[in-house]
Amino acid sequence: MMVESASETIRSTPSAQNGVSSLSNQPDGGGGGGGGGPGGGGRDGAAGAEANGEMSPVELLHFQQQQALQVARQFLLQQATGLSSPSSNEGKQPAVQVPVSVAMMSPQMITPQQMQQILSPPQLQALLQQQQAIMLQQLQEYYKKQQEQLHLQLLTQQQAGKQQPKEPLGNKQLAFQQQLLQMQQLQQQHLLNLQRQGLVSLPPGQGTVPLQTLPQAVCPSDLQQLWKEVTATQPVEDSIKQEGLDLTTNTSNSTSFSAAKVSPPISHHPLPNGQSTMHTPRRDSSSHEETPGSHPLYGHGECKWPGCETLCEDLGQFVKHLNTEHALDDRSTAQCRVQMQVVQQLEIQLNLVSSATLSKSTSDTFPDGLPHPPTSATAPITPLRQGPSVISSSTLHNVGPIRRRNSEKFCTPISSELAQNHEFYKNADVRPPFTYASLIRQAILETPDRQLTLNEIYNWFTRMFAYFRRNTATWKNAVRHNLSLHKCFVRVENVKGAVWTVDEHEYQKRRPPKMTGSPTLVKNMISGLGYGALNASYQAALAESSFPLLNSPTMINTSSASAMLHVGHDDVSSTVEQVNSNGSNSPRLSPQQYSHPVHVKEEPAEAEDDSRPVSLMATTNQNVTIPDDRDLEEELPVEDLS
DNA sequence: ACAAATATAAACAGAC
DNA sequence: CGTCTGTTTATATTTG
Repeated sequence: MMVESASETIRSTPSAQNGVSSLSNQPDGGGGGGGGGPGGGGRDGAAGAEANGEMSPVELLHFQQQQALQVARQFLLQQATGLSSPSSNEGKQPAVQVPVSVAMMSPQMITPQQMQQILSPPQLQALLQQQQAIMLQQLQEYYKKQQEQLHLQLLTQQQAGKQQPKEPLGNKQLAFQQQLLQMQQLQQQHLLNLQRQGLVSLPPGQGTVPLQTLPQAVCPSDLQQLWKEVTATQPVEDSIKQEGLDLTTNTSNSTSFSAAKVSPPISHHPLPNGQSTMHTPRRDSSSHEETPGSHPLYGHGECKWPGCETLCEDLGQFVKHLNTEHALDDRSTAQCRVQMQVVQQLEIQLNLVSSATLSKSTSDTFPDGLPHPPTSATAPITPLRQGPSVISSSTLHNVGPIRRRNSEKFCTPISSELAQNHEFYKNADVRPPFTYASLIRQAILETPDRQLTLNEIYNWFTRMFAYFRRNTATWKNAVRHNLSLHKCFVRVENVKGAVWTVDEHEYQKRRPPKMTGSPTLVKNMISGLGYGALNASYQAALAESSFPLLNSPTMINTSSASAMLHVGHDDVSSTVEQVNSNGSNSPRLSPQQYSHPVHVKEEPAEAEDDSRPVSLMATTNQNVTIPDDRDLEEELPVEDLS
């Protein structure tokens, strides 16, 4: 049958495009191959400069506490930079080097690229986790001491009949939160920059979502006030942020996340390629408003990038420095990622501290009926709402500029990733970082019968991913293509038509063996990094001590956390999804379970909606308004093509 | 450089 | 005849 088309080797790969993959959002329409160069590589350049966001007033105000915290802060910064900026050498900028990072990494550090390449997201995260484990410990110790002192103070003061006890605590917390704020700011800025460069393809409202949560988690009213101050002085990006970042309003609204983008995702896309067009116009207009002479990362004549205290005489110099030193490349992205993690941990830590302190106090007959907004109100009870916080971690690699769909090779298994960000993908017009094959499989496996008709698969796609509500012709074709192409998808005839099933065995087979680097290499790297000391013990400590403490929806993190801990393992096999709740996480053990001739559903018709992935929703707050796919389908004027 | 996996586009065939 | 399903082929990209 068929003549072997010798085309396979004929490929005429144009020299590698170093740039962003055209994949990210290539509008369909286009004729076949030609794709060649997407053309406008469009690096929007200009690392936008925002108006400044000094925190000095507050700093001054809490100077004393600040000093005390300085130690902790220093530590934090070092932690953060130590990890992230091993990227900096590479001989790019010799002179203007980040002192801290240089000092910290120069020794046996590997090159940044290596770091990036060798460490896949989960691994990177694992590293982070390790770091943070340590950090946490130290912080905990530190805070323990602080708390003890506070406690003593409290008692003393109480006995003295004074009603001031909350002062020191409040201030300390505030100061601490300041650190968070700073980091958050940096993250935001960075993300925004990424967005502007098109590296991050987050839909309008979404871009800020992950960040939005951070402040939320730490949202004492004082903080909000503080935040106001900070953001108020940051007009430039404000317009953009405002959309999703209005933490001053719905901070305690547990649905704030979904609320941010409940709006019909499609409406945002007048153009097939809505994303790039989204940001540009705004940027242009706003970038002019930048207050000359100020920048959120520039203050007191030095760069405020975490860990970087390079002195810059003027803004111009600073900007230069910013562009060279903190350019928006993979490195800084990773850095951002790191910071995200750090902040997350800090939040957690903060919450812990808060609640701990609170409970301590409570045992003391409640220090004061305190309005104590800081702790009691939002923090401890609903520390981090699931939505964004979760997203923040996984979204980040999703956000990762160039990387392709991960198809579970490196990142969290699709099921858990999906479980975590279910809401996100559902509403955000972001391309899910999974291959069609894995998505299809997921769709099918989510069904009780483990079988779906083509149309049902379509529906699942549209239901689960906002992204697939557009360009239907394209991805549907792809879905069909994948169904026929991969042996793992088996078509089963039915009276009423045909359904598709998954041959799990084939599916597993299909996946590439292992990471080329081999786990060993990675291990060595990790231990060679100087983080070595912390090992399984830390991971364990982290997993068991840190996370479980937050018995909150956020706990879903655990899944990803555990996934991260796989680092050194033989990834792939361990990555195998714990298919839904029924925990059939041993692929090889019972392949038949799937490959088994699935008993064909008699009535493939209707009711595919009920196949709602319970396990996926488990952690999601239930105000899910599942749009009727069919309606959706029809409502959408198959814009594209034509 | 090469191969494998993946994404996209499209031609085509059969069923309805 | 048009649409939906499936199958195939071709090509581009990314990644190990």
